[in-house]
Amino acid sequence: MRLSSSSLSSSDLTQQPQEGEQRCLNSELWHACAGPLVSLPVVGTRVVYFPQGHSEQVAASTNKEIDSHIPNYPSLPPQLICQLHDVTMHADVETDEVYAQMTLQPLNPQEQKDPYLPAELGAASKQPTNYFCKTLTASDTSTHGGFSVPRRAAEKVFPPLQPPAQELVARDLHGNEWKFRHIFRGQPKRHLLTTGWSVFVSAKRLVTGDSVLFIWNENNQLLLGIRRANRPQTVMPSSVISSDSMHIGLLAAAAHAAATNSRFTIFFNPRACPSEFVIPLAKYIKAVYHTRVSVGMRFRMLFETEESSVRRYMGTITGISDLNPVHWPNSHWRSVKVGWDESTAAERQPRVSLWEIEPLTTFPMYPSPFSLRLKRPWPPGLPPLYGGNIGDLGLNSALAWLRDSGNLGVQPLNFQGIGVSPYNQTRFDNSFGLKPDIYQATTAEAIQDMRPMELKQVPTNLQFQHTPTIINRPNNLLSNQALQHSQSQQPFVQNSQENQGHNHTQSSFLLQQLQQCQSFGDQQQQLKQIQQNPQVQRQQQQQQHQQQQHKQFYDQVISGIMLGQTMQPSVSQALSPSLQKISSISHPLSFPDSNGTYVSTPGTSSLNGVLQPFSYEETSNLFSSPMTSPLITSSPGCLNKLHLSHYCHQELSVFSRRWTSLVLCFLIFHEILQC
Amino acid sequence: MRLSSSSLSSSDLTQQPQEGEQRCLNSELWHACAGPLVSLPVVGTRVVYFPQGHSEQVAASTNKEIDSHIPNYPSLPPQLICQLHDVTMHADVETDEVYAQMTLQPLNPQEQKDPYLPAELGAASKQPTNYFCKTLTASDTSTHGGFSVPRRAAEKVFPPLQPPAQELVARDLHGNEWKFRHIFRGQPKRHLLTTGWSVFVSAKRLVTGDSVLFIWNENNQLLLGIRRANRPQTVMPSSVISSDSMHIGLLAAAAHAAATNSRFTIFFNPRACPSEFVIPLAKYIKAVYHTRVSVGMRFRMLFETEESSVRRYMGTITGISDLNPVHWPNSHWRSVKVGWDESTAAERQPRVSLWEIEPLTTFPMYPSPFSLRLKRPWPPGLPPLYGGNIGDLGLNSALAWLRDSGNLGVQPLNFQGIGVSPYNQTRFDNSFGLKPDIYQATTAEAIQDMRPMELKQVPTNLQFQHTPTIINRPNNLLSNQALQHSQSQQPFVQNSQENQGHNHTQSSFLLQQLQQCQSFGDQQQQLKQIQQNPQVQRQQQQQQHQQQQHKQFYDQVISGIMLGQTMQPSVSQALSPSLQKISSISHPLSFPDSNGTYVSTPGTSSLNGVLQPFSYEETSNLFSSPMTSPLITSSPGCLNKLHLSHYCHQELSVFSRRWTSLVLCFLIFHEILQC
DNA sequence: GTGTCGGCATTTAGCCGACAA
DNA sequence: TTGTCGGCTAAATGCCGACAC
Repeated sequence: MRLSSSSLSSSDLTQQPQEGEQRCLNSELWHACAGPLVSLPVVGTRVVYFPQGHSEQVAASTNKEIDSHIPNYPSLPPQLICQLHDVTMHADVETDEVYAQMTLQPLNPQEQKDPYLPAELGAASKQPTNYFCKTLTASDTSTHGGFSVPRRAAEKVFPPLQPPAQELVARDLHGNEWKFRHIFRGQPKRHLLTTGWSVFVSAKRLVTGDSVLFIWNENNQLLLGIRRANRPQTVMPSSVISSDSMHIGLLAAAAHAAATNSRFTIFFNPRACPSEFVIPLAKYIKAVYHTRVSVGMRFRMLFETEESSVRRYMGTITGISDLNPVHWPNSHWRSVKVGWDESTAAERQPRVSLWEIEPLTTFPMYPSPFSLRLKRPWPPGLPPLYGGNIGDLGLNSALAWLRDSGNLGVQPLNFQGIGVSPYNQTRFDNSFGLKPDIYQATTAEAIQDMRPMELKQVPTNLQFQHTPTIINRPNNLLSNQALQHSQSQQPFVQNSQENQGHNHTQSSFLLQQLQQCQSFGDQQQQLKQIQQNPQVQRQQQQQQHQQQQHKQFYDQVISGIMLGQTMQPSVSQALSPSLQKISSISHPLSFPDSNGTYVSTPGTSSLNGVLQPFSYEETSNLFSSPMTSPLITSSPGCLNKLHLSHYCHQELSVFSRRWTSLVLCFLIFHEILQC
Repeated sequence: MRLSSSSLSSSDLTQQPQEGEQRCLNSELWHACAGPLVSLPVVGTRVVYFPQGHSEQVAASTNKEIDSHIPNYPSLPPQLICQLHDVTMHADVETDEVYAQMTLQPLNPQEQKDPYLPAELGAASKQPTNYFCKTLTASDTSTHGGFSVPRRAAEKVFPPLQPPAQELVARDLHGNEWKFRHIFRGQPKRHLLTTGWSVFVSAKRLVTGDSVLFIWNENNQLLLGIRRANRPQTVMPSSVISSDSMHIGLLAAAAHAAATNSRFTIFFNPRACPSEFVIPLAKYIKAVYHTRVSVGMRFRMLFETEESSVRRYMGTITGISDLNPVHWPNSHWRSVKVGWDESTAAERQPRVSLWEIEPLTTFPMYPSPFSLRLKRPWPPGLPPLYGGNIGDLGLNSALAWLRDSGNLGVQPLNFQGIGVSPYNQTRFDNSFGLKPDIYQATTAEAIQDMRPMELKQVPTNLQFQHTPTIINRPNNLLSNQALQHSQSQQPFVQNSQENQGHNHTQSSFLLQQLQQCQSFGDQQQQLKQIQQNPQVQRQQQQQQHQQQQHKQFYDQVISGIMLGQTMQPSVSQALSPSLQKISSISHPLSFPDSNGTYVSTPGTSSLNGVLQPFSYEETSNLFSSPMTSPLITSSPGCLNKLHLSHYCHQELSVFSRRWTSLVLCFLIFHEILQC
């Protein structure tokens, strides 16, 4: 991996930059400027290149979406598995904007199957340890004074100050030296950079809101980088070729490289690019083939905060489909449609890729015949929500919504400790003040009110795009304790056989559940026995198509409900009469505001004859007895306690919506069981 | 034609910028900033688009030549005839760099043949009339003072100053207002811009050497533009896609548009682009099909000076061939190889396109048997150099060199009046003080010294690439008077028959001369009679191959001599012994400097056994009597009179070289006649 | 006619602690 | 702990004519 700054120096012109100490030195700085979430793949490893993602970068940089008819490149698949021959880090001479140049070479199928190199499995974070990053205040950028250094930062990163003052020399990405007078003065005393600071500010054209970062590296050198605030848009005017030609250019270049197995060069601009589009092959394989996701699943995703630290946002998978079925069928790029929990989600992409997200459970929240078990009382002496049968996956996942909502109100909002395994945090936390039996009673009541459903019509041209495969991750939502319990108390096979008597579909549901659970050691053997049974295999084959149809259909229904989308009449007619009746209730999508008043959300007003999420009130009205919302009644104290009223108000809105969806899903689950 | 500045304003985002008064207003400014030679084709007309030229713009902007293997686009011809649907003028927000966006649509063959629209024939110059442009001095850009306005410029462009001072308000390309205090003070008095000037300088980041221009338009508005000096290179770092992808992108975009006859968009950046690559169809047709060029022909070409005015540089066509025979066979883009007269030609392209140049004569300077006529005395009573036979084309063209050299010393250097037909300026101007009889005597002496030549060996694989076609331009180098004279005094056919007795080759030379002259009404009939004679036709066919070989060979020899290139021994051996002897004289290429001393030009030192141009002195030594250089002896007064010593020194150098070449060409012409 | 400079007035930059959030 | 401000001094900006090329 080489580093050079985009300049007229001989290093760029001769294609053979001088190698030296500066390489490693500035690699830290580059990564610090690029941000905590940016990681470059390792030279020599295999990567997956997504032309779509590259195109997004162009669109973001030129501020122009593809509008003209882009030619088709039949030889260009939506993702290219490539050998990464070279990565060089660069910084724009004018703006200090960091970017990376990568040389890729598409691999033939044989090379793609080669075993992993050790380097391909490890992905070390390149973020420097001894650094600080401060967003510039008005005082920092004014000509009136210098730069106020946060005390901890100065003590951690700057060499100890010998009074009264010392000179600091810091190098930027291009190797330029900047000198600052460092003094500790004032009443109370504080660290300041005075002489030299304004020269730096004007030279780099820094404004209030931009960030500077200082690194103290292992060689006792001081490095200095900048990270500009997200300006409205850095219009790359190009003035050389049109954005259309750029889009075509990257596609044609990749297509040509793919056709000839020759190298091609791309630029990755981490600050301008919505998502990384060169992904380590190992990461891609793991996300696409070794992680199971499906509609309704909860996930977290990392984002960079304005203070250039990291926080997680949570959301729900609402669909899995091609982003662009015409040009890029069967692409994994942004194949996951998501809904974000917070209403500030407008800034965030409505679609993500599998490798970007971190599923909260490896099991999909999916209708399961075992949801019926909810009618039975919770086994005593065990954590209530985990004490049920392991087959109650759908319910567990569904209830995880509520639990996560509560967690958001209790835990600090900014995620702390990136390295902590997220799976440890999904364990049930009862501290948020809800009594599990309230859930129990409510859901039980809800289900008792359900009527059988006749499935009339199901779309037939649907297929699953993601073949479920084995989950090889040791950590899981379920603790070992709960796992052992479920194994001993509720053997799967019995249950399966019970249900097979009623309906073939249910037995195949069982098989699917077992496949999901086969990573749990003991059950793998049982599964194999079942699979080796010729009769079971035949059944499996015969009914697989029908299952998938049902599954896909309900995926769509549920995701539509959760997103507040309108439901087509043709879909609505496929529901049972009772669901049809419910879905025909027309109303505005309304949320309680912080005063408890229901406010209508613009743009989601009622449409006759379509199914939309119910307001909290309406949801209550669906049931015979008035419904009590445990979270709403118990939340005010929580809100006050945490001083997070605005945030929690948003959470309440989400909760209301989620609650509505949850009830509706239960209705559907119940009907599935009845048919 | 629309105008908008690249900004985040809605005009750019909505693709539908507001139309208004500003359009026309800033169109002037745009053209002033773009430079006097830049003209945009008219919307609605047909144009020719050259992907190669577009690629050159990318290469110049990214500072990277195409290095990787670019895929072939068989469907993309080297030039696309397109309908120009839209032209919008833009200016980079950051740098004020002007560029134009054009929407093109390739035309089908039928549309290409449609008759011209009136708009396609006129090409109005858009340069504003009331403007001035000044290159900034150190004082102008320093913070110590303001801007010193040249007096004439201030009086022409600024509103009359009401003492003691006034405020000027000028708008730039983006519509921003800039206010300056305009004062007339100092001893002696001068116009100055004081308050407000330094703000402008720092905002636009102007440095010494950049230019500012003020326009006073018809609406009594003051416009203000900048033209930056040619920085070492404005590295367009891209950081979004690689330059390779850009190259591929423009090719693929054009190929796709050509294949589907759909629109595509290009950017034209006049300050970064080596040559315009969207040419009005009429201009292209005229240059390619209605103008005759061949090797040895002299031409002029316009260039922009550093003071942003225009001057002509002169050169000689030294070859006509494909710039890139592999990727772009049969392309007219830079198909003309040229040698520039001045030693500063390193900056200028060694290849130009037909529509960029202005041939000094529509006849090629080519060896002709009629050069023998030089031995006869000039016909009395007519302009001496034009009084000879019309067949003396080679000599006429050759002497035109000297005439043009003289003209450059006499005429103002800055070309004035772009719209004036250049052909009117090529008429002989005897005012530069040379006596024609000096030429007469000298050349006669030179030719008397010649000996017969035996042609030994001639390359056989050469062909002419440009079929000569009829010249349909009424103006010509020869005045009607001279033309009539030559027709009456010296009928061609007689001469032709005389020479045919000696050598078949000469008769075919005659035929060729006649073909060149067939546009001269009366002779066309004679020509047809000859061509219809079966015997002549047979001779013509049999000897065509040999003719072409000879022609091509001498083309190469002459162009090599004129360019000062080294001659391969194999070529040298094909010459006659006398020419071999001359060519074996080894010497440094030396030019007289302004003091009359001969200075050696670096990089052109002598090589044994190769033919190089002779110094002025050596040229004299070739002849029995000492030679007198009329231009050098007469030039000092001319130089002082015009205060153009540096420029004229260069011209003198060129003259010396040209003179040498001329004498050598005469030697060769003579030998051709003898063999 | 105009580029550069010395002289001088004015503005700005920039260092300091006070003070409050 | 740190962002902003008033006070103060140093440095620059910037207007002027002188002078020379």
